[in-house]
Amino acid sequence: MEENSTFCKGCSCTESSIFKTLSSDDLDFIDQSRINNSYKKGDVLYREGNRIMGCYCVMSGILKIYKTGNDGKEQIIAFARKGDITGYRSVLSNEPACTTAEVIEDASICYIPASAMFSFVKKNSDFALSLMQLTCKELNQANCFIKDIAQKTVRERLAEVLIMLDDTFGTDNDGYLSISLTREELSNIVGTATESVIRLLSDLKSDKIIAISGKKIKINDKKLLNKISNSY
Amino acid sequence: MEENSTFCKGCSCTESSIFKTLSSDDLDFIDQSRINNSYKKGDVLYREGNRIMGCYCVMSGILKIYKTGNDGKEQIIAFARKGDITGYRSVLSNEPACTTAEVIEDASICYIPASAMFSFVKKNSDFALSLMQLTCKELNQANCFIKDIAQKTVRERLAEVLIMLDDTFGTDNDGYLSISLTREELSNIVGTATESVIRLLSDLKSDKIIAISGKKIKINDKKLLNKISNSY
DNA sequence: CGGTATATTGAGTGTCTTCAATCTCAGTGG
DNA sequence: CCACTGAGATTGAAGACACTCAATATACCG
Repeated sequence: MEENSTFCKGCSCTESSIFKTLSSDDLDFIDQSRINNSYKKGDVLYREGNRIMGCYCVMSGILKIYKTGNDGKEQIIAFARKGDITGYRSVLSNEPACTTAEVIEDASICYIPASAMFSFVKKNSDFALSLMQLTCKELNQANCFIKDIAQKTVRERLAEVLIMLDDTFGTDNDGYLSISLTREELSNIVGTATESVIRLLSDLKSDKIIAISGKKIKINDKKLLNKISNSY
Repeated sequence: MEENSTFCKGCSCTESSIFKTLSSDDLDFIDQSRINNSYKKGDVLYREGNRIMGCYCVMSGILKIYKTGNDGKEQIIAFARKGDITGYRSVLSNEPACTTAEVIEDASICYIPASAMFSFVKKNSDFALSLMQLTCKELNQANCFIKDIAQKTVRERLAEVLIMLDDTFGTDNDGYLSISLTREELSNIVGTATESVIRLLSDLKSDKIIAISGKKIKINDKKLLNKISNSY
């Protein structure tokens, strides 16, 4: 990752993450306590129910954050990408992880011990406030999702998810969504059966609203997709 | 409310709420800045999208916290009762309210200005931490709910909600759930049509798992209900 | 004692799920 | 180079679950 310095101070994650409120000294402190590791697709950072002693800052790559249902079906709650922090909920509350974090695109991730997090919260109220605001933002997103999943049809939710993926991860040179998900993973975000996702994608394709090339999806008519998602 | 002092220090809410980490001086400060008001069923404390300049601490009564869907249908996200704080998310993030808070049982509620909240966060890291943990707890609950609503049947969710209502609000002398909700409100928690709730309640009644007397519901066999909810 | 809000019931329908079979494709080893 | 293998994608058929619409009943409020 050439663009990232080997120190937090120069790391591009620092500016975009909650750590932007930290002082130079604090960043030095993280540098001394953090551990950077590489992860491959399929690697699990932490699993629902397990205790973790620190949180993770993503430098590159993508994680899916999910809860597992009774029957083993995953429900994807969120993604984490460059600059995102995950695992902090369990650290702050000193509780077992309530989600599983799994790598879906090879990643470089810094581990930051709980002690450092607590130390910053204690001595830097701006940091505490940013962290709180981050949690509040996620809480709001979760609440929106509850409303959508409860009130919208699968078709509407799929459209919404496609737009979200476009907004969050962007597209490659050919206009295809940068993030690569299996149909099953898509269904685990939308909250439906894999076959339903396939059929609905196929419908959207027939209507020329999206294009599909193998696993890759391209949004042709975002405006129409947005209309289908019934957002406001 | 005889059991509550006219001061925060003696208020029974203080011990059970996040304010328990505040010093005696801080509590005096709240006393000077807070405003206590009475509200009637149907009153709206704040509405989704509106700006609020403070948060609310419930001394008595019950609020429903909900988001409104495109078609006007409410999705109830949470309830607030004695000792609960609401509105703090918008205050901390300085954003418009993302939910509506409406009284469903006559309430006595203290308004606490944003300035006081910020002041405490700044000077009391324990308070900041409690607030963070509260948010994290709500976030976890929201994520659980997302998984449930995405993966469980309406029947399972209804059973789960009934158990939640029992756990949260308890029962009256005859064993009926203390909280009184319309069928529509129930459906707005479960995330389904009102008629579905009615039919499923009727089924549960036939199976003797619950009893219904007008609007009141009594849980006869909580163990079985728990089994139906498919929780783990 | 109206009048309105809420609750209930029935019928019909559509969305979505489930199950099973088939297909595609990338990776592997002979 | 090609068959083999397994994971993922696709399609079809059948049926369950839940929703909508409409009519009616009941309860609650002033």
